[in-house]
Amino acid sequence: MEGKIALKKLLEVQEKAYVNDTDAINWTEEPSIKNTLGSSLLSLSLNNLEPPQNHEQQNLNQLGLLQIELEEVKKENQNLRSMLNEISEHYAALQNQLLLAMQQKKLSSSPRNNEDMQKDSQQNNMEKPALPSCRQFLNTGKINNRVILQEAKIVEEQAFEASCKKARVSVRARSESSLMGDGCQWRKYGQKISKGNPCPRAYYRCNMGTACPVRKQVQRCAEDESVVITTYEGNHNHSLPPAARSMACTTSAALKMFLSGSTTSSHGSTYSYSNSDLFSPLCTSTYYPSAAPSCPTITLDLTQTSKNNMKFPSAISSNHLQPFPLSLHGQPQQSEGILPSEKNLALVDVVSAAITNDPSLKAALEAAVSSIIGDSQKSLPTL
DNA sequence: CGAATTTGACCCGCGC
DNA sequence: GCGCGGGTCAAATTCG
Repeated sequence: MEGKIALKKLLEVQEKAYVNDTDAINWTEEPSIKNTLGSSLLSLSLNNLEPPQNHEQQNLNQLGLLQIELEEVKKENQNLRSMLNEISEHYAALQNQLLLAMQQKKLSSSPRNNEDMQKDSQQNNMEKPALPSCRQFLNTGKINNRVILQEAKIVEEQAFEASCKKARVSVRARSESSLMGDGCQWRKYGQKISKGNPCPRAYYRCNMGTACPVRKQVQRCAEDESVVITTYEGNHNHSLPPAARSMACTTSAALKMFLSGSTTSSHGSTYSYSNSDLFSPLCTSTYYPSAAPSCPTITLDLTQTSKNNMKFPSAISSNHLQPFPLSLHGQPQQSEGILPSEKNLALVDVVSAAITNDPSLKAALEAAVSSIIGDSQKSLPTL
């Protein structure tokens, strides 16, 4: 028992180090671990009725095991950190490409006609030196791109902040428990039986911060009662624990991608957007009719994994527009969908590529796993 | 006894 | 204008 507590403590510290992105902890000098280890070993020896000469041997064995375990956790921690850095870099690069493409698209579809554009370019040519050097050309291109990127980012952030106040993120997951373990403290303030679903819908309010505006609705799916639909609304106005942060990160990223896509391609009650494939193969992003039709809702479907037994996505639907489909290696490519050869890729490659290419998918998986594992194993390290 | 949950009443927006 | 349905409030109840 005490040994378990010691191990739990180790994992907590490891998680803390991982989340805070601090430098590697000197494990042997961590006083809380030392104390817990010491007390657990002492407790083990006190509770044991075997002769004293075996106690030391057992303690040494125990210590050795713990040290080995510690090294493994440490290695895993380092691997995860480097993986996270890599993923973040890929994500930033992809986001830049997407923003650039969006900006270009916006410019090309601006009300100004081609004549004006030609006039402008002629004027620019008159003002500029006739034949700029290659370096000059590259530099101006760089500057223009930077300015475009900054403008696009500002526009996107403003739109995101405005839309976030109303937009919702819905997570569908298979769970025995009606509550997803998302790490936040929620206070139930209502329950209703909605039309078309015999299962009641529960309303929760975030109870962690003072007057935190975040709310969530939890309801079991009418078609499949093993599926829990959790809908989040609003942004937290306080710091979050690691477990909650992963979910918040997921929903925020999903929303951001959704909003950036939906601004260009939403029509009627059906939302089709360019980034649906970012969540595949394990998550689909679909529009489900919600109680408030004016509020855009994105749904992360985490039930596909178990439903399809991790087969290659049926999730990539032809209903979803995919102007910038991602290849499995994270490079944008022009294609009409998934090529047949890609379908033949090994499942492991597909899954690992998807996880590598998309940090939000990683976070979504993390949240889904933690919800499945539940409270009983909260001491496990995060993905 | 305080905190959390339940539950019926009420409010409000939307469609007809 | 009216009814319907989703969302919220707050008193009552339950739980630790």
